[in-house]
Amino acid sequence: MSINYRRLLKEDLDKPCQDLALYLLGKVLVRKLDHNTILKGRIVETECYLGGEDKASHSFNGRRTEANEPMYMPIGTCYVYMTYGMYYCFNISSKEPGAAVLLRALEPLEGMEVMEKFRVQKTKSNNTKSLKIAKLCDGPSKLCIAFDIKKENVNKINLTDLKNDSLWLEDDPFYDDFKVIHSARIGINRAEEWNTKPLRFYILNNESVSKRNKTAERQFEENQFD
DNA sequence: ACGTCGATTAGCT
DNA sequence: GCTAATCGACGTG
Repeated sequence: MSINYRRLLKEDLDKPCQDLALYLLGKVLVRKLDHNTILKGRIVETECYLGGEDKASHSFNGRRTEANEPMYMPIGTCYVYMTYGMYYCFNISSKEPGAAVLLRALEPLEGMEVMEKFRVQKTKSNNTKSLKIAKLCDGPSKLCIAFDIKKENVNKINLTDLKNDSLWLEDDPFYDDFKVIHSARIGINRAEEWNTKPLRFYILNNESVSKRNKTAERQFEENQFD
């Protein structure tokens, strides 16, 4: 059983979107299920959705609907939405109205047997190859599946702040020695020039990152010599 | 390692 | 009616 660190409070998250996305790297997402089952995963990859000019954001051009309302709510509000008809993504609202941070990948820390159970249930064909632990939450919808964020639970999580009793964030003061890669976002099919902006952040050499950007990593290494 | 494709549903992104 | 901030399966090299 791992140590319980300090829970993050609203004041810890009181930052503009890009600062929040960087701050969240290395922090721990904690989920409490029935029977007191605890799941923990370290946040290793985040993305910013800024609203305003950002065409990839659900809140582009100030668009405000019932669905994207959490993006306009106070810092630390959970925004869960369905994508491609069958998957969910989990976001945390940041300081600016209409902006949020998408959690894209976690490094599993606790409750991996349970995460694997949820992941295996979700895959239809009965392939017997077991999932590597590092790959249990290596994508925005995979982490939702592994953390049991699904249709029946979305209403218990969406719109809530992270002070609720089934989902919260913890600090990990001893995990501070890591390098961060800035890269373009993943899976954006519009937003043209915004596709190239470095709005995705991930921990270098972490096996649970969903997709490496080798060009960005090369540029990072070159800048190390400055 | 990398590209392509089909699945599936709510909101209008 | 159409789209989507994805995933896993399958094919190719």
